Amino acid sequence: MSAPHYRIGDLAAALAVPVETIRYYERQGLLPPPERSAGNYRLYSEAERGRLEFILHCRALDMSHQEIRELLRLRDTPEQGCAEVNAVLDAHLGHVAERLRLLRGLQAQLKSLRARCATPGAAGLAALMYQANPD
Amino acid sequence: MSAPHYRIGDLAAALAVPVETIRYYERQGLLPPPERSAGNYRLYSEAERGRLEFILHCRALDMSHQEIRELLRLRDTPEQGCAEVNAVLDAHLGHVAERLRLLRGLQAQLKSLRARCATPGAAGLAALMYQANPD
DNA sequence: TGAACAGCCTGTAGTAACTTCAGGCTCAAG
DNA sequence: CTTGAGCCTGAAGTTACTACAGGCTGTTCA
Repeated sequence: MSAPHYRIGDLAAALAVPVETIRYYERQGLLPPPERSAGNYRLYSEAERGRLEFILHCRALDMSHQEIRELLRLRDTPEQGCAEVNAVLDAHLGHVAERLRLLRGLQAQLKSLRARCATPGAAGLAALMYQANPD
Repeated sequence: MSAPHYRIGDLAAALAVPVETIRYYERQGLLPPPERSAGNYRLYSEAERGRLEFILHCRALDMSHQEIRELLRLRDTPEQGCAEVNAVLDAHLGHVAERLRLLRGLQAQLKSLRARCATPGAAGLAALMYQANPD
């Protein structure tokens, strides 16, 4: 029961990610260099598939490669408990919350500009031009 | 009452933006090439200051350079009414709303992972590794 | 068997919106 | 007159990819 060997296109299709992205992750050191076939094709097994799936989950959570690298390091040393993982997650939650806060503010500003410009006159751009920046 | 002439550092300080960003906007065509002093220093007047302020307001609203270019074009042709401006703003509001939606989803996922990992055992990473991607 | 064609390979450049750096000129103050 | 801040240009770095260009590999169908 040795692992089956996917080619890069199979893996890409299985996880719905572009082939180029897999090669890119390898160049970035997120994925290790895989085995090669006689014809120099990359060959992947379940271990790599699992690792890529992990990376993709992290990316779906909008984590940076740096954050993912930290989590991968912890994943590679199973004796680690939850504390460090939670530290990374907490930091990331902070980023997301901050970004949400900013975006909500921007949305409110845009809507107010939009409303101002909805009047038949042409005063909209003037409002956009001269409105004070409320940062 | 001819316009006073700022140097790039004065303008940067006045609007709290890095000097390099001003030069970058010029290279990108968002700002026109300004006058130059005998010693080849950039010299700005009120018109450029106003234009830069406008650009910065747009950036504070998280607009792309392309969107700003459209608004600048409309700003340069004052006979234009609100309709086109509103089209740009509406499109931008759409982008912001979509981004907000995604981020809220991510936040919820992160919080659930965080909660799972808060138990004393070391099951947190496993949860992160194997959780289905709910896209 | 052999030609076509999908799929894979490497390496390079492009994307957005800047930031940083290297190496050199200008100008005001002491 | 020398020091130093501020300015100049042009190039490279950042993040996370995406998109070529040019050339192998491997399968399939006539």
